[in-house]
Amino acid sequence: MPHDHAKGDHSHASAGDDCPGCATPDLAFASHDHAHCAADVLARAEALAVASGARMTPVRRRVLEILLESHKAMGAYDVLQRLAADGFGNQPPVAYRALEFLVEQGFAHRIRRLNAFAACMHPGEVHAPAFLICKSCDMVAEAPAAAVRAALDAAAAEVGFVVERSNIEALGLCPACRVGA
Amino acid sequence: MPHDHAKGDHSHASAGDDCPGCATPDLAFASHDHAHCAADVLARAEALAVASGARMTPVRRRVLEILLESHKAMGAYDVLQRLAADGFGNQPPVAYRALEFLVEQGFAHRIRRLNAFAACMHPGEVHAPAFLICKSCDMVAEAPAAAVRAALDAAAAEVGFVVERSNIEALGLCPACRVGA
DNA sequence: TTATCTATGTTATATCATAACTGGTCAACC
DNA sequence: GGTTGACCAGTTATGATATAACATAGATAA
Ligand SMILES: [Zn+2]
Ligand SMILES: [Zn+2]
Ligand SMILES: [Zn+2]
Ligand SMILES: [Zn+2]
Repeated sequence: MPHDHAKGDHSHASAGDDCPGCATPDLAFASHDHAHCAADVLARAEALAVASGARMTPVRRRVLEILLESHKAMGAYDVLQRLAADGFGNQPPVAYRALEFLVEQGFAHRIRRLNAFAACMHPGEVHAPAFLICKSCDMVAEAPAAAVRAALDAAAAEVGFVVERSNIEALGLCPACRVGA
Repeated sequence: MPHDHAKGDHSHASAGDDCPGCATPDLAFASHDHAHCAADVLARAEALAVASGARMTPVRRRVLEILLESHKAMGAYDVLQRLAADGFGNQPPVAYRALEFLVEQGFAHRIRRLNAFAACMHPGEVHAPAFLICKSCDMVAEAPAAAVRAALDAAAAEVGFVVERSNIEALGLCPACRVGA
């Protein structure tokens, strides 16, 4: 069981955090202390927002918290429902705007295959993520995809195309589900 | 000007076609005889359908023809409008079903970033395409992405994830637009 | 303070996609 | 020939996702 330290085991809510388990790419699929995982990412995002001057307002923070509740992607309307229950506005733009902000800041990612959004597990780190979407448990992990992105850039360069943004998404079975079924 | 032979230059509507220019990956972005390009792909798709027993009905054929009119991706409703103008049904399922068929047969691809569909330029060939979407001219090219897919599989395997299907899409500038702007 | 900018909330609408049922065609089978 | 069953296209209706446009409130800054 990797990375199963309890909540109080060690506390690090700063941006300089470097607990080995926290950055493990397969953390999403592995059994782990997700409360810690989420709190850590949230704290890092907050710190980054402060540093960059981006305004982490209550709605925006709440949306990020909601996304961080699990390693699954959520549709905007699901997020909206949660927001409404918390007393925030209950019209689509409320959710879409907060999500847009988070994506712009690099605190969340849009998963186009699912028309959904997931919290970024590596805020602040340069990363061209590939998303691994388990079709069985719906969990989404960010795989380090520098090599993938490099291959894509190369394939594009081959025909003179310059890549600006990319979506790399894979649907399949995560380790846990592969064993189970 | 690569691949600019006129329509009558040489005729090859068979599946065994191997005109060098026809399979060039960057054909979409290069100046080329698109009538030939489209006719060739259509003929190859037809042949494959016959071979596999898939039924290329009038609506389905027409949808493929429509997609083949340019190297851009089209939304289902755009396709539908064209179908209706041709006397086919004008309700969404008509377009969506034909598009679904074409995607299943490998005669078209779904571009998730655009919520749109594009004709496959390499029907019958095994290919895990990466889509290069020019944000300036809206053209979409299929880049050979075996290496990209391999890198993705490797990144996934690293965490024990097995990839079944993938979307690899890049937004950027095509060679022509990069020069212009 | 007053101006200005930004964020949130609201109404309304646009855009994308599918469920469920109806009828038509065609070939296999008796 | 008539019946059956498979498949396709057409329709109605609705669901799901996303944004435009405007109104209000809060923060920032002169
Ligand atoms: Zn976690
Ligand atoms: Zn990320
Ligand atoms: Zn062409
Ligand atoms: Zn293709």
